[in-house]
Amino acid sequence: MRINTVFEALSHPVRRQILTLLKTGPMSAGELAGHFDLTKPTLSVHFNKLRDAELVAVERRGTSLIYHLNMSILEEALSGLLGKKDQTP
Amino acid sequence: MRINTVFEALSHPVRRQILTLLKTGPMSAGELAGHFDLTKPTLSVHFNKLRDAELVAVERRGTSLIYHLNMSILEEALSGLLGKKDQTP
DNA sequence: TCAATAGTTAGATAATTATCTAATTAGAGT
DNA sequence: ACTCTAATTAGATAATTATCTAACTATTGA
Repeated sequence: MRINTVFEALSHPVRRQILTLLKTGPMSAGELAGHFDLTKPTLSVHFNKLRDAELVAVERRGTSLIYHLNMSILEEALSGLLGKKDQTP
Repeated sequence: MRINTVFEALSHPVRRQILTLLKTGPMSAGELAGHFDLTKPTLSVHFNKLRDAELVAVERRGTSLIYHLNMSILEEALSGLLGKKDQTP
């Protein structure tokens, strides 16, 4: 887990809202994009950053890409910061 | 609590390490700066962002400024993201 | 195989963030 | 008042990040 990548991913409001949306269940890229006033390519970049951080996982179903939330990375990163372990990057 | 400001503050490795250093106890600006290969003005900017986010509090002692960690904001922000409440900015 | 749909990748530009040097403010001691 | 030390603010520049349009890839179904 690259702690730096995780917190960098969490720093953008759109990306945090994507995670919030995914808390209700998996969702396709297009469906997620529909919640924002941004173009699909822009959202695609955000998806990539979340995927790099392993905060989400992707699965293809037909022509759609379904994004799943990966809660555990979130918890790992946060407990790392709160806990005793040194988190120097 | 401005959730956006908090996560923005947490996004930079230097700022996260400042928080980690403060976990061992309060520390002056100069003492903190000694841990990094950056100029004092640069560190000062980082301190400001942490203070804006209320992740640290400052207290003056003589000519020194002593920084204290404010753990509770950290926990608030993180539980906000993990929990049920909508965190739309 | 052609067309339609879903999504991504490439490349350019605008906006934001990090960093430095130089100058300034604030307090303590002489 | 003067000087020293600690730290900040201002202003400029470099580096990074976000966003868009245009073009491309992949899958499905007629």
